[in-house]
Amino acid sequence: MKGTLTDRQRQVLDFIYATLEKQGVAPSLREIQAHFKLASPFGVKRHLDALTAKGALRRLEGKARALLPPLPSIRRGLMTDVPLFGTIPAGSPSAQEQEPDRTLSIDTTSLGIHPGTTVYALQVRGDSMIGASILDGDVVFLTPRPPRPRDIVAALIDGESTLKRFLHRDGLPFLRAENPRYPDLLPATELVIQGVMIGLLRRVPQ
Amino acid sequence: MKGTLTDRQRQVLDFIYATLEKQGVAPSLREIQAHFKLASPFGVKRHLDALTAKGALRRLEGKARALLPPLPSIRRGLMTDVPLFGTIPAGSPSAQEQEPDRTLSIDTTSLGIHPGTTVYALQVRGDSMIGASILDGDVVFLTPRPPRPRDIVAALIDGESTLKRFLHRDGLPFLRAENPRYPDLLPATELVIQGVMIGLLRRVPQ
DNA sequence: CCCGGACGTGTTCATCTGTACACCTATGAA
DNA sequence: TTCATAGGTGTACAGATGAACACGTCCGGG
Repeated sequence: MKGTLTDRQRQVLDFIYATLEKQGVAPSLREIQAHFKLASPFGVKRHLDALTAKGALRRLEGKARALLPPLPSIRRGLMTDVPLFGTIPAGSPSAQEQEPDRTLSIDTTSLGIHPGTTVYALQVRGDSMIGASILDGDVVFLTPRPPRPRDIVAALIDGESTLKRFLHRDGLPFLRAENPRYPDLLPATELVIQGVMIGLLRRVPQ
Repeated sequence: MKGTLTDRQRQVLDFIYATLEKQGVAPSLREIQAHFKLASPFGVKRHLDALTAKGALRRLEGKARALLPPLPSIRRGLMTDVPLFGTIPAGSPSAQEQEPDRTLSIDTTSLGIHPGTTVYALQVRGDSMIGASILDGDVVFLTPRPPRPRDIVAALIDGESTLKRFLHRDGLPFLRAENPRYPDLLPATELVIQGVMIGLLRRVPQ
């Protein structure tokens, strides 16, 4: 089988990629050996041979530390790097952070934006937008632009940040949660829209 | 000076990054030596020493091919390319296509997978999974692996493809929509799981 | 003129690293 | 039982690789 790795093979593969991500260089056979407390580098070699045969890994023969992901065959579109800021409560509002936790990369076509568009991402906490199919833990993509009614926005309302639907009533803007258990938010002093939601990314825990 | 590289040093640095991009692994001293037609690896070493001293390069001492960009400011993670196939009905099942419509690129960390993992994407049609916060038009990421109970799966049931939750009853697997208006699906002849959902991407129409 | 920095040559050495072989254990299918 | 597969041990070897030293050239500044 091509796609079916054994438990041990998956552990080895995970370690290789973890090392690649963490220190930028693939581990040598003996580093893998040490990590799994094996007594011989040969055991490692056979795992690598198996992984290569199954197409889960690519090697540059004879070269040191030349363990790579298998060849991406398709041409990649234009990419954008989206800074992911901490969490934004979809429940009650809270203060906004400044430093991105990490960066997320995705091609512009899939996000439905033009290259150069400013995009940032926030992770949702709480269930107040569940009626819009936005769950706790989801990452929402936002772009700073003036909101239109019914847009979902990240708003700074009275100094606190929150994710809600942007609506008008009697000519006045207000924010509504997509969950009947949360009340409408009427800005007491000011309503600053930080961004309009343009997309969403969800990871299902494995 | 820290930031001012000599011509030669810049050439070496460019070659290192070019090699990194092209084959995924940094060159060894002797590969650099060969590229510049030098007669000794020692000349290369002094260039690397100079580059390191000037902060233009980072090395993991003693390790082979451990030439890295200086402490990454916004280092893009490892990318994966996901083929996006046509639509999959979350309502009634339909036949499965073969050719990908387009390819979607995203970094592996954000998807929560390791590079090399087989992933494909399908676009959802219908509202039968709305209880799992999956909407019409959403793109779901799937990986082929044996499903566990309560996984959301793309299944080939009696020759038709559909997205449903995978469950067991009396030891027998069956599929359930996350929408009370749809009945459970009990496989008449065979139940082939094409993939398990690992993530979701939504584009909000602008 | 002398000096230091950048750059290059030949050579040697100690590790690092991948590869190979012979042999062992456990498990599951035929 | 036999066989294949996955996984492991211990040892050995060869080539890849980084590091080091002594000795050059060229060039610009004091």
